[in-house]
Amino acid sequence: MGRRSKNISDNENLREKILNSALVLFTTKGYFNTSTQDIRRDANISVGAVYHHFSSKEEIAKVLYENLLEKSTSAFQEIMLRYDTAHDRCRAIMALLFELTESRPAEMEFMLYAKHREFIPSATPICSSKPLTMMREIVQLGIANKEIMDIELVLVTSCLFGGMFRLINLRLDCTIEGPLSKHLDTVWECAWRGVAR
Amino acid sequence: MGRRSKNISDNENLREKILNSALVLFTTKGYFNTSTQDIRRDANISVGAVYHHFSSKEEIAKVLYENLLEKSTSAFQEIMLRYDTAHDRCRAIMALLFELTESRPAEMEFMLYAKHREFIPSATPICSSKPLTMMREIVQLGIANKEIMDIELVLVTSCLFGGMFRLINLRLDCTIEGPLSKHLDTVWECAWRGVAR
DNA sequence: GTCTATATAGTGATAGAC
DNA sequence: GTCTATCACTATATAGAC
Repeated sequence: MGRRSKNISDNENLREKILNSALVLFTTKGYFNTSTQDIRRDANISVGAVYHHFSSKEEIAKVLYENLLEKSTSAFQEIMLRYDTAHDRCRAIMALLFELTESRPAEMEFMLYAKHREFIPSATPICSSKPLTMMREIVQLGIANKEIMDIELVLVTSCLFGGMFRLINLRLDCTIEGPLSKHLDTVWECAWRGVAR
Repeated sequence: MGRRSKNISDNENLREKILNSALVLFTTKGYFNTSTQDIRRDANISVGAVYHHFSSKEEIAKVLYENLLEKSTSAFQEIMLRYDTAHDRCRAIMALLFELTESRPAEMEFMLYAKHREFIPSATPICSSKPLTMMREIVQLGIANKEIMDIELVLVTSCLFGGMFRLINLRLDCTIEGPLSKHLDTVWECAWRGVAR
């Protein structure tokens, strides 16, 4: 059993290792500039091992993307439970995404700014993904609540979170130097002031 | 002279035709999913003709990108001259970009949302391009003017234009149906309220 | 399950006729 | 200046040994 669990663990580790190498390479060089050879080399394994765990390069990207969407969905659901006003929920989302931008930049880059449709034909566009849908739902509750101005949902959600997405983009580009969390209060106030009732 | 000017005109047209085909294909399928064959086929010419006008596929993308940045720079400069407050200038920029999103969606998509660094290694990242720099300059003048809150430049610019960029993105994705211009007033007011002094 | 070696296909770009 | 034909290369993915 010792050996068995070790093997299982190794397999899990290898799978994760491949996903990790792929994530870093996809975000730094881009999906199409990354060959399976590059991934293999970075993970210190052979092509055969890669194709044992994944059926194709595309599948690696797909699993990566789906995992990230799921993780975000869970995090957002937790926020939904912990807070009960649109104000607090939206602010918590902004805080979370700013923090993840610092702690897991590659994941944020790949989830938010990769052009998934170009290499995962079957992928849901990020705009209609679960996490983004949840954000709109939270805003909708805020409108029903009279917390937020009664403007068309997509519009007001974009106004509220547009600055945040832009800043995450700039931070990942290194146009902004320090951690975004430092600016959370300022950015939140600008955003909220724009849409609050 | 009739023939000469006709030839010159034809050449110009051919060059433009290649650029146009490339632009549409790059935005719909992506740069890497578009082969020179695809461009050739779409423009109804031969590979030889393409390589007579451009040294490589990369150069086509580069010329395309540079042309778009130049066009935007000129348009922004005109706005600088026509208006004299940050409020009016920024609003005019938003109006212009919303309008261009409807009239020239492929150009907007390629200029704003293509991952240029992945296929044009020499390209300036869009964030430090001339048009984006001008936007920050306009906001800076507005801060000096006491029109806009005195917050770190990149932050306040992102808050002001973040919603706009997000909406353009959603519109190009077809997440939003109607023309954005219809919502200019609403969006502008949310954005301005957030950063105005 | 992991390896090496290889098949196959498609790419960007060039050569040379017209 | 535009064409056709073709080169040289790299990529993904597979086969089969261990």
